[in-house]
Amino acid sequence: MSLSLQPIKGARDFFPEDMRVREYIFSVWKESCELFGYQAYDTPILEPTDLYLQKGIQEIVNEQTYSFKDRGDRSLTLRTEMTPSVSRLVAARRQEFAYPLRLYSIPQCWRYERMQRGRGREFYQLNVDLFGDESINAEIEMLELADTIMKKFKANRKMYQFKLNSRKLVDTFLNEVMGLDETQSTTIRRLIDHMHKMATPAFVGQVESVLSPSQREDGMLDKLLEFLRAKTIEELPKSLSLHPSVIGLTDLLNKLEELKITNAVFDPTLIRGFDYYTDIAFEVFDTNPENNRSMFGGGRYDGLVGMFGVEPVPTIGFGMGDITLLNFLTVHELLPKTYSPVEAYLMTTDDSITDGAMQVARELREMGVKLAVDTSNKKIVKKIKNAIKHDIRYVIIIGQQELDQEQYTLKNLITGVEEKHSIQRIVSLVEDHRNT
RNA sequence: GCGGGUGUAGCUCAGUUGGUUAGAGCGCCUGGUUGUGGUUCAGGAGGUCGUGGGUUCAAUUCCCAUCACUCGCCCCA
Repeated sequence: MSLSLQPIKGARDFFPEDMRVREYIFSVWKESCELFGYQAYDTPILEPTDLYLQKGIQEIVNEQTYSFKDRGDRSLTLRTEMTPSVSRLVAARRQEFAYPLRLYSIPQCWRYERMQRGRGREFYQLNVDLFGDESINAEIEMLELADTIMKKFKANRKMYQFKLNSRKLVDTFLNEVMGLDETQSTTIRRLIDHMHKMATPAFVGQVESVLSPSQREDGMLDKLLEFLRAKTIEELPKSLSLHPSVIGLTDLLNKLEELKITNAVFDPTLIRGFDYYTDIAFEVFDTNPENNRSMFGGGRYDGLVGMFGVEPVPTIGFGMGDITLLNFLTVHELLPKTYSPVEAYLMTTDDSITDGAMQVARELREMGVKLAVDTSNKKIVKKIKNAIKHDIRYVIIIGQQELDQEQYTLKNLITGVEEKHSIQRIVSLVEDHRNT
């Protein structure tokens, strides 16, 4: 039996051309984060399984993680997300760090789950977190950064939309207005999270089955439906209008308006799966009908750092996966044509001049030109074709004539222009095309 | 965990209402005379038709099983 040519299910091999796309995405992420003052960090890809069993994180460890015992019989899990790890990082230096603390990372994460569009078992996810700022400025910074990233990917506002909600608002409504107990509100929250995937009668039926007879008689179902139908803050029940979460949301939406982030809306049905969110949660949706789905999101989770036994730190953050982003960029045709990081392909006309050509190659490299050489005895045609296959922009052809004159043939494979130049001149021409 | 789809050359797929040497396009290799591309022309290599079993004189084509891939549901950043 021969070995499989495919990587394990749900994981990807990155060929050079895939790697270039990945590098492009990573570089936009990195640039954007650093532009906002965020610093990179990393943590091990393997974590003690306990980290994901903490309450508040509530990962379904058995079904959605790659967990196993190591040789020391310790239960380990491939990280499924970065939030618990970064929380530990901060807790470890809770006292020493200077706040607000801005951190980002691009970890590879693993989740053992069924395959479907936009979701694999292995993925990279930009994680951005801001620690130690409990003001609304933190929310604004998050959204502005997320928006900047989308802009850098050349997306326009028609292509995506921010949806905002407050976990605190939802909980206040469920507990205080509707009078639900803990169990009821957890179940209802789950239902709300899925209401867009089920028919209204089904949703209504399930909600009713959770409500007690007296709650049903008091018309709580209708109150809930009315709450969920609110398209703006103003449509929320009057009794809530002075609640801090509503004031916060209003503030936030107004600021976004001022910043010309016009594609942000309030959505009381936005929940997000993780239970650790404590207030504002947001999600970014692709507006394209073919790919109309949540692309990424985040929110405020003020409690996680505190789980490591230190004083809690107010935190807000978001995560952005590479697979959904790639879908987005593909559907909207935003992916740029990429070229090899190799800048030039140097070739000889026959092997008698290999030594001389290699000397030229060394000089070019010393001056910083990223150079691949081909001194094989293949025909020139073949060598040029190979350069094209590698998506390399320049070809440098060296024969006896070139060596004698110390003028080397430089051909731009994109424009077709071919001229003879000195080494010095070749270097500067190549440099002109860097970062374009 | 549930349901649908697909598995034929490197890739995308056609095809055989069961019957001798299984097809196309693209890609790949060679050549069109001696230092040049993405055009064109002529040749060529490459497939146990996912795997195992059954029915049959005969199966890649029918039946069963199995595996793999894929999409959706469940779940979820």
